Amino acid sequence: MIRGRWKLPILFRLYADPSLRTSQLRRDMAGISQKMLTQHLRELEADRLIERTDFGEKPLRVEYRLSDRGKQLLPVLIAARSFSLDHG
Amino acid sequence: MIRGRWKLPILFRLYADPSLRTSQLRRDMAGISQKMLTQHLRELEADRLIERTDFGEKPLRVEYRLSDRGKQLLPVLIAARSFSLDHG
DNA sequence: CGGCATCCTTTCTGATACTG
DNA sequence: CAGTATCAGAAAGGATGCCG
Repeated sequence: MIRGRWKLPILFRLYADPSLRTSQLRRDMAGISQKMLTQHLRELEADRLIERTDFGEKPLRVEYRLSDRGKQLLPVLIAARSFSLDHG
Repeated sequence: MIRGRWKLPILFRLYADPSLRTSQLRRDMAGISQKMLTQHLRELEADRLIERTDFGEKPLRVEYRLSDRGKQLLPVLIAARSFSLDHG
């Protein structure tokens, strides 16, 4: 579920900021391509780790946030990150 | 560090059994190729998550086990596995 | 038995162009 | 702004043959 170059960065980003627009995520993930951002967001959504809200406005406005399930997973990912930070 | 198709299976296997020979690992990882087994073992060793012992016998005998560092990491991986088992 | 080298296939990722 | 489609390259993985 968390396999993919940018999935952890996305999840951690949504953990730090409860709700983010697509463009904001794109800016924050320095180096990510439009394609991978969308693709990973779709997969995370399919795995119900994040939720997507389309406000149906113009100009377009879509926001993403962690789902309850995602929030359950985060502590584990944070522990993993701690390990990788402590060790090289 | 744990990226790679078989790294988690290998680590979990070495967690269940403190010390295993190459051939035993190979048998237990149904489907793994000789190449990936060796490659992943080398990488895990380079990351100091496992340790390798060459007994210098004939016929060849090499065993692998979790390092202290590996044992530190395992609880995190187990938590992750629990999550993936609970949810799909 | 444990491992290396080579070649080939699959999977993943990125660049670019285009849409409502 | 958010997203899709297509293509090309990189990376990961597997099959096979060979060695001490």
